Amino acid sequence: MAKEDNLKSRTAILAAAIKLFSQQGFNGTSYAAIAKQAQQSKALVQYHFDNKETLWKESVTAIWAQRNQSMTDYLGEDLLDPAHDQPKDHMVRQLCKGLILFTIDNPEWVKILYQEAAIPGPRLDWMIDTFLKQDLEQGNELVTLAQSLELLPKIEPMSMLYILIGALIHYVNVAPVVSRVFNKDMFSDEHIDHFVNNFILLLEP
Amino acid sequence: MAKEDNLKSRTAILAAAIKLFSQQGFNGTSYAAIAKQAQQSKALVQYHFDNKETLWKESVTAIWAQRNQSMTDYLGEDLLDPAHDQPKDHMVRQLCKGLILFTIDNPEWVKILYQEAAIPGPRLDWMIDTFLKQDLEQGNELVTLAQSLELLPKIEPMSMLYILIGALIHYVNVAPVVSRVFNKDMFSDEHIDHFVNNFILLLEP
DNA sequence: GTTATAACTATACGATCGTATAGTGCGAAT
DNA sequence: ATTCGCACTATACGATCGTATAGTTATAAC
Repeated sequence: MAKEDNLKSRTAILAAAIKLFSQQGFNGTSYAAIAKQAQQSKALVQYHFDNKETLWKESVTAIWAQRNQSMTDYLGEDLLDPAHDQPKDHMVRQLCKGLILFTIDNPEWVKILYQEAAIPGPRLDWMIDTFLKQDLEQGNELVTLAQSLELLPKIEPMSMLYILIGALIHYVNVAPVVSRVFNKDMFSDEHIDHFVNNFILLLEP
Repeated sequence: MAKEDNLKSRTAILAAAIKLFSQQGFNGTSYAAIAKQAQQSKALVQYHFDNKETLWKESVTAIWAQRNQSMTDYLGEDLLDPAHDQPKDHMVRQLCKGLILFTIDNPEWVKILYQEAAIPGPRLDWMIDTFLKQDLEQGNELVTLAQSLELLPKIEPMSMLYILIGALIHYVNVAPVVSRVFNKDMFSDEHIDHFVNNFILLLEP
């Protein structure tokens, strides 16, 4: 077996682990389930990641890495660059819609966050120290910047961040439920636009 | 053993099951863990609820029952009764704060919802048919009523509901994280008031 | 005082849990 | 041609999983 095979199977296993850990949590996810999802042998899972905690930590690390890399694709590094000279409401709309689309394509970090935030313990501690602390600070900065550009109302930044992230994430989280209840696809562009348009009505500074 | 003992141990087990299912999900929760949490024997758990799915369903049912009963304590049946003749912003403030305090004291329904909404399957289907469909309709009605009283901005009600519930729930969900990062108690009345005051600035119709 | 019922326990089943370890097969290096 | 290292497999360990079933109490009915 060549080196590529190693990377390939390892990546497949990691992807499976990410999916299951974020959906089912640490205790709810087994080596066997990960192996099955990745279409690999259980022994190979253990070969690559020799215990469950290691695999979990690598999964979370990969989730955040992919998230950070993907974030710029959705928001654009220079989304808030005033040089664009675009209408303000268009920029806010793009920010909100970007966050939703991003969360739809990267649901894992939210799910892992909510999974672990519910259970005090060493895993939550590790996540806070390794990722969440920075996340909060960056979110705070993003909001403050947007406020200084008069894109968002000038309420206290952390409160603004709760509302922004909370509302957008909640839309994505309950979308499967709402879709089934009203027999509509809440993940469709049309419904997302509808929601964002309503949301930004509240956000006019 | 008397009949009270039956009810007592059954209740203790159900309470333990509610806690663990909401924190750790279905697969992540074991009979043994529930028994330990309830300080009862594993066999007694099975005696009262003879399989895991039954226990889960009874747990969810109990969560919703308690939630519905408790809801009025926090919101007040007549919170939105215009006969009160109170200032509007005070009523909105009370609604928002009520929802936060209620969620802090009844975190289980949100956690179960987010747990199961992440995994398509028969459990989610059952929850939707049994509880969530009604919840969405009631939420919609509550928002529409509040809007007709000019307590909330008149954006599309479902969007308003996402924002209201999403923002408030998110505050509660990440409170353990934020508390640790900033070394403050986000569950304190002081910080909740601070957040709610900022939130209602956005909600002025 | 026997019987019936209900609360609860003891124990054990096969399956799966996370983990350990020895071994196989193959390409690359010497 | 042999050795070596690495990707991967086979198998088995004790623990725990969800479940089944038989047994033990204590109370109440007759």
